[in-house]
Amino acid sequence: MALIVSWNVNSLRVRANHLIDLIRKKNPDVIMIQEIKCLSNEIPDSLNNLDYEIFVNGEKGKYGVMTMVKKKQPIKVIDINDHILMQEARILIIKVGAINYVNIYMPNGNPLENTEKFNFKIQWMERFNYLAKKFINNLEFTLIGGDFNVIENKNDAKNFTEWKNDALANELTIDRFRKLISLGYVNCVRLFKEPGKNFSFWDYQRGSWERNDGILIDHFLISPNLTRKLLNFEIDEQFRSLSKPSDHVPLILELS
DNA sequence: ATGCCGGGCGAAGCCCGA
Repeated sequence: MALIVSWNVNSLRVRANHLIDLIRKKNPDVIMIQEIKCLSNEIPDSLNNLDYEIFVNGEKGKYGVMTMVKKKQPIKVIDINDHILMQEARILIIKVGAINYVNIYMPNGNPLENTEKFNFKIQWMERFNYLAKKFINNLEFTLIGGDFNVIENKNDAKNFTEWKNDALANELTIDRFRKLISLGYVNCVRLFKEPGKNFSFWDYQRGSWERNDGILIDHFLISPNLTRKLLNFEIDEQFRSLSKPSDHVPLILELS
């Protein structure tokens, strides 16, 4: 059995202790972290001293993804030859055994009036779909985890109408996400959670957490050939009630 | 409420997030 975590921590250095708590509690095999906001040489020592190989696509101060893999497993870093996908530190693909672990932090794209930012988001999603299609075509075992920055439907927000004019719920954003799904990927939350009941992000402002005014924007997608291995999917909401929490909470996936 | 928090950078105020 394998346990996989995905989590946008909103600064790895600030959230290192929370991440270590999660590791001790769950003992995951693979951990995909987004928004680390630092470079590889700035990873806290407390994380380097654990029994994990650490891979980083980092940037000074913003974005950044990190994947931790339990040691003593065959590991390969997959090259991404795409200047749009690699323009900012938002993607990292590690092959562990036969499975591609695709760690992504999709662009936010706001504000919509800033066409450059929103166009970059859409372009990024299109380039990613091209890559994701290749994995499907090659019949590769693929698990995509991360912050997709899309509110796919009205059940993915407590108050969907409040997001109508946001890049996350824009029709182009939703369309590109659905194109990704239509390649054949299974969105794990849809198999395990009742629509409208679970979120993965609550804003720091306006008491969003206390009012449960959340959105579901973090996901685990798996290729069709992995679905028979799918055992469980959880969203660990309790991490949002800790002191100095991330605004996202961890997703936890179990494969046989 | 068109960033009210929170974080990074760098040392004040701007960028970024969703």
